[in-house]
Amino acid sequence: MPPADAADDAAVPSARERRSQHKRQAVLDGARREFLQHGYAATSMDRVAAAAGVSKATVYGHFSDKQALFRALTEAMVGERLSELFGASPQQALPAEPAAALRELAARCLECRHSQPQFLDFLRLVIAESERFPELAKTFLAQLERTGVGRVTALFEAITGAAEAELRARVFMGALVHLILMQDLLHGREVAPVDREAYAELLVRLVSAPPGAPG
Amino acid sequence: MPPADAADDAAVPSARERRSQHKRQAVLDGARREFLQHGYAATSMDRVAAAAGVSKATVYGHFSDKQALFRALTEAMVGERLSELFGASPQQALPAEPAAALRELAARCLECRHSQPQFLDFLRLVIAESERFPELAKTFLAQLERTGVGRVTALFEAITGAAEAELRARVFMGALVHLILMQDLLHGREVAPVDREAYAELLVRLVSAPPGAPG
DNA sequence: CAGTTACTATACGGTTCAGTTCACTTTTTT
DNA sequence: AAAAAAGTGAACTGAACCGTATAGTAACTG
Repeated sequence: MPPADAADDAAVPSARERRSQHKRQAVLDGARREFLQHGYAATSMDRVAAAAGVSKATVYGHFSDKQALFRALTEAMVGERLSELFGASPQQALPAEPAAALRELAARCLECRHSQPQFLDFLRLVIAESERFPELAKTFLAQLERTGVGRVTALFEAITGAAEAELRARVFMGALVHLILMQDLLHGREVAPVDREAYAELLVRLVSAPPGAPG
Repeated sequence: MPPADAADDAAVPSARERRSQHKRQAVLDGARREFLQHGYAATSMDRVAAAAGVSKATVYGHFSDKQALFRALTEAMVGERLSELFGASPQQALPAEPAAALRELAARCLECRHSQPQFLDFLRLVIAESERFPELAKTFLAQLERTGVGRVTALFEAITGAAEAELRARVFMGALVHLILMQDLLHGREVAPVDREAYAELLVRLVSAPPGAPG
């Protein structure tokens, strides 16, 4: 094996490489602001460079074109946004008791407009560009399946048994996501405000009902 | 009252006026195709004119600018799309029995990708442009409240009593809209397919449960 | 038929945008 | 100190876009 000649990839960050990566991150940060605010088509590369505090040549030095920048940005964000909302949260774990965990999850989700304001803009971007960038939508959904539906399904298995756990998880998550989508993304609070606590409480109760006969 | 002098608005369509309205409708149809497919920013007025089979001057003769055309188009579509899905459907009314009406409504909603393919593109457009055109989002929601939540609330009042009828209606509609959004708009069928019939059946059962004590 | 109206085709002005080029500076490596 | 890498700023190209204008055509009206 070579000693330390061409192995300049991960071992020693190499002060020059560090600077380069720093600039690259600045570009991504600027792109995030612009893309989240204006969408793909209405975002110009000049404004991305300006928002990043970087020359346009630098932008194109790191990313071949607008699509490549957009893909790199969104791929990185899929993981961040979703794991901060549903994933193994590093700050505070969910309660051990499944029903309490459900309630906590619902509460976190319904106030994501305060705790994760970027998530809403990102969700809008994923939906808006789901035809132009279908692989972004699929990656988003795949990650949502793992970090969201998967975890919640496990909770329902603990509550009502394995039978309909996955479907119940989908109903639960669906009702939550739909509410923040309508209320926070589509300005529904100004049209038909909804009591979020009552909504969450009823949802948890309905979806945790024992698997009795159809009523 | 004047005989038929300046009253050329609705009484006699006035062959010339008919032609003009025909062109206006052609512009709207072309604009619909382009806006639904590419979104607001990525749609050009030249392509709208081409898609409408109309000169660009005609487009600007009927609509002052791009925003006015977009607003006129979307305002018209809010009513069409939603009333065809939830409203007093002229083709076939819902079953009289409330629970059966719920099931029928769920079935219609879950196959809207076949019966109302334009609805999905319209939904994406509303979400995508909810910051640039917030009044479109609000109009959409207001109409959804009337034609959707209102009707379903009445059904739940008949099933479980008036107590939580509105919230139940929101959970019901939310779980439905969320599913078509994820599965049909975000290409979720190719990532994690869901048994729609089982989903609808479980959802109706959960959300129709009697208002017992919390479990 | 003469006048009016709506439309067409085309082109234009001014702006914006994606992406490139180039001369120059700063930082790192050798 | 010399060489190499990365970044800067500004200009530039070619194309697209919005909205307007012009000149001319088809249809309706009195």
